[in-house]
Amino acid sequence: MPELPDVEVFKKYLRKTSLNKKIVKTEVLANDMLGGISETQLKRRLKNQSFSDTHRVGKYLFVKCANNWLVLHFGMTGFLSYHRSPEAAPRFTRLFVEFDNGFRLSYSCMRKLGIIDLTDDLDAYTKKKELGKDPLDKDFTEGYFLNLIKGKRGSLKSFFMNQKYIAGLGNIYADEIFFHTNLHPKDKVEKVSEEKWKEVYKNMMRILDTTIKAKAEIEKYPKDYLIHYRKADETCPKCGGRIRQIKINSRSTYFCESHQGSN
DNA sequence: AATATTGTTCAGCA
DNA sequence: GTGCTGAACAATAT
Repeated sequence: MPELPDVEVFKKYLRKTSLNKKIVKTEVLANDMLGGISETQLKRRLKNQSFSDTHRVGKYLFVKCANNWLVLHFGMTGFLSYHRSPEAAPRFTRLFVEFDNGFRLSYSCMRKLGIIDLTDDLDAYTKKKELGKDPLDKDFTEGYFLNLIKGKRGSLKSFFMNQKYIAGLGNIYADEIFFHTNLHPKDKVEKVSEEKWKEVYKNMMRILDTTIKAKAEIEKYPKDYLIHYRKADETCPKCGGRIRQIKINSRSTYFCESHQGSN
């Protein structure tokens, strides 16, 4: 479920398993997932190098390799696996690198909606992708957030889903924020009070912190999280109201019709 | 068999 | 220029 917390967990996993090991082999198993880079270029840049650092902006994971960054985006179904035998590779592995200890780091992505790419300029890359600031960036302060909202219009949901404003939130976590802040996802950005925005900021930060600490494992999330109730006609764990499903920007959106207002 | 699915991008329209 | 909608991408699960 690769939104910000998931990718943050992938990043930590990669750091723990795959840094500073010599890469002896690279295979791309889905050429159509490559961004601007060719398969031969990618292989050449990784060969005999090792991963030395990681960075994450929103849902993008960057892995430093000599003077380049391997770029991984996970689409809706991507994840990483570090494993010993080739047989242990996940289904739908689209890329793997093999280290000199015989282990492999595999990138699996069932629906091939992710991206495999390479860049030598991280800032230029995020700029080209029009990524806004990541909420875990130290500069993403309450003041920065309040300023970001100024002049914006449209529904809360659209605003939070737009990666050029806030990088990393997606369908699931946007809904979760509204659920805990008692806001209707269709409420207009320009109609929310400053007090309420401060509450949104605090909830956003708390939800990201909580879910990352839970290693983005949904079963470990608090019982009163909406994510456990993403089905129409469920009962709200906070107030006993009814969970409703609607479409916003053609994405399924869940909310409690009683404590999140009726818009 | 029809419908749904965590993301991104783009065309068309208001 | 801004914002909304639906479609497309691909491969499953229910």
